[in-house]
Amino acid sequence: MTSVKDVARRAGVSVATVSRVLNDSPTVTPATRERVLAAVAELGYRRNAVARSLRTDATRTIGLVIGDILNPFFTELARAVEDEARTLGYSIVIGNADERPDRQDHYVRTLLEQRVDGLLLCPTAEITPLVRGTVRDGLPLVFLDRTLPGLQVPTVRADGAGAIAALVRHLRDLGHERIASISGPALLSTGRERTEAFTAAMRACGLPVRDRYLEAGDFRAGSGQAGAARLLDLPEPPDVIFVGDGLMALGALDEIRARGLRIPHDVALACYDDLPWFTHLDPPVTAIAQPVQELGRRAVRALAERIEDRPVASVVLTARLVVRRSCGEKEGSGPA
Amino acid sequence: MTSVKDVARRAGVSVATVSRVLNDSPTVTPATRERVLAAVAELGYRRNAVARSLRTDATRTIGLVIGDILNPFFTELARAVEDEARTLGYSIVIGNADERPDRQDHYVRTLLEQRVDGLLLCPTAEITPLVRGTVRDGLPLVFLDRTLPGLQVPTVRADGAGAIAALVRHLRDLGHERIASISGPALLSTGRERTEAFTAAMRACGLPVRDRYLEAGDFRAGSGQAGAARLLDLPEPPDVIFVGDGLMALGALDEIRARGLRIPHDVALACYDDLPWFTHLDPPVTAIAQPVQELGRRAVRALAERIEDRPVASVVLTARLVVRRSCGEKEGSGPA
DNA sequence: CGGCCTCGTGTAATCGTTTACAAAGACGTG
DNA sequence: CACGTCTTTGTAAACGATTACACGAGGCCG
Repeated sequence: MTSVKDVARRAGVSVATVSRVLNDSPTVTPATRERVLAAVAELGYRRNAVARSLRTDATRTIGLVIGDILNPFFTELARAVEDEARTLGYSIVIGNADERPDRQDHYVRTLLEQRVDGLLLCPTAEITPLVRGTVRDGLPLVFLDRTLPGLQVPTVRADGAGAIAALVRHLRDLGHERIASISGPALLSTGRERTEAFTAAMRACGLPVRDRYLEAGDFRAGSGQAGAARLLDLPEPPDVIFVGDGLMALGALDEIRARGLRIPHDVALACYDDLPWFTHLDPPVTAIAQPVQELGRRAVRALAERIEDRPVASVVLTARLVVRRSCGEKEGSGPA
Repeated sequence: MTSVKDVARRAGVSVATVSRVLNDSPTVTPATRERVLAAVAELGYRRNAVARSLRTDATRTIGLVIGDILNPFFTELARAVEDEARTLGYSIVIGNADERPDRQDHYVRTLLEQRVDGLLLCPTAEITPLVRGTVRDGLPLVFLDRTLPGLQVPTVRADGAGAIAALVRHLRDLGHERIASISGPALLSTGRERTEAFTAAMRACGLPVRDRYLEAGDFRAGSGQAGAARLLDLPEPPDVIFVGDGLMALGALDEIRARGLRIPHDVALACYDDLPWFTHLDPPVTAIAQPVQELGRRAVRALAERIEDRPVASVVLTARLVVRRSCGEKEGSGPA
């Protein structure tokens, strides 16, 4: 691999001058700049970011640790993060925690060793010592989607309480009463908050909150299926199942289909997170849509600010309800 | 940030010894090893991978440049690549080419600067000078899913010709004759090959191949919708639309739905690539499933071999047809 | 014409590792 | 006891960039 030294020799200048050209310092004569650039082109020189990072103590790289890239929410989030990072001149290194704290920590550790300039973390479950230590050491860190209590870390997330309340009102207006939810793990802020918002909304609507209608999944398809199975096995199964994310919705759908039940006639369905194919189901699925792209963009921008040592505040966007037909319709119109 | 120097001081040894402990060299006394590890723990030392890479000329990092992370095929692929890479001790840096050659090149360039140990590339369209140069320079490179003609690069991909032939036979047996396809861009090997396999299969079944039934999309939703629109606007619209990937299928479904057409009564649908939610559509979508996980795993393993300078051969797996009901059914059973 | 600025460039230190080589101590053997 | 061998450790030179500082040349002014 060619280095600045080779380029310098070829151009008949010193390495310092080459470096100056590469970093377009203004203190270099057009003529020499020309010569250096010519040498760069002739040799096919490519700057070594590793050496550069060592010297400048910056990698222009940020780490992104997400719950599960197969979860459409995170896929879209990763995409948005990537896009924004690129425009800001950062590369991203992705870590797939698979919703497991040990794997999250594995990636955080690796990313720290790689000396990423900052870290975007969708924290999995509880606070691990590693995360606590990272915060303490002052690495630029921003929580995304989820948060951890008791840590001073800016968080970019969407608040779904309003949308959930709207959903519950919608369900009540449709005459539903036995409303169950399969939420995320109570250890996750998103799981907890959505459950709380849900029970609060139920009470506000004067609807009963029954413990056995409160299932907890783990944001993966299997748990959605299992949760739906338990609910449907109840002596008095619910009218509606409100599922905590897209992957669990897939599982719940599997179960509903396997039992040959019809939506919304036998059981209605609503989902936190909106997926492109929801409109193609029959009936289309009522969902709560998060501003995913915006979440990703804002998170990267916040992290970039932190990296440049500017103070940044948390960001809370709002999710919104998208009513379709999977919970029934106002007018008692036909099945299709 | 603490460095080996600090650790060495604390443990009362030289930096060489610290390094030896860190790389568990066998030539170090249990007692000193102990002392060094204690110092590491006390100081919370974390090895600087940047410096290490500079010295060892290896980053234990591989680049993955894919067409579009939002495409479920690539999402699953990325996930599989990540998993396998982790078990082999590599991190991956992802680049989202968004099906654009310029963006692909942007990422290839960045990854080269970052000195990735190897590159997994799903090449976008034509051969760019940069890609050609990368091959020439001898960077360990493996093509994934797609290939480029005339370059000596091992490729890991799935062959769908058999499955496509089976699909066409299936369609013929169901009585379909006017079969259209929305394939990928002809510039992409996957686009080209699938089209060729499709026309060959049509001929083999004695079915006519009409040019106006051969649409080309770009593997993104919009083009699926546009292609479907053009096909359905034809004076003699097709019986069946065979879509080249999941994202375009989504677009085609949008168009079909917008026109209020019923599947398979008004137009049948089949898709190259199988998606988890296909089973939940009514009717469920007949699809061709690629062994995505296996593709990802094999690609990483192949690249790892190349990185260690062992010769590797291309890998061709086979896709398989998954018959569901979106093209009609043998027995003329009811609408549901 | 001497002194001082300014401008462009070069020299060399530095970032945090790894590792070739040297060195020093322990120990067995003739 | 002298010597070779083996084991464990240390010294210092890389890796490839950036950058503080020095330096020389040229221009300007008094």
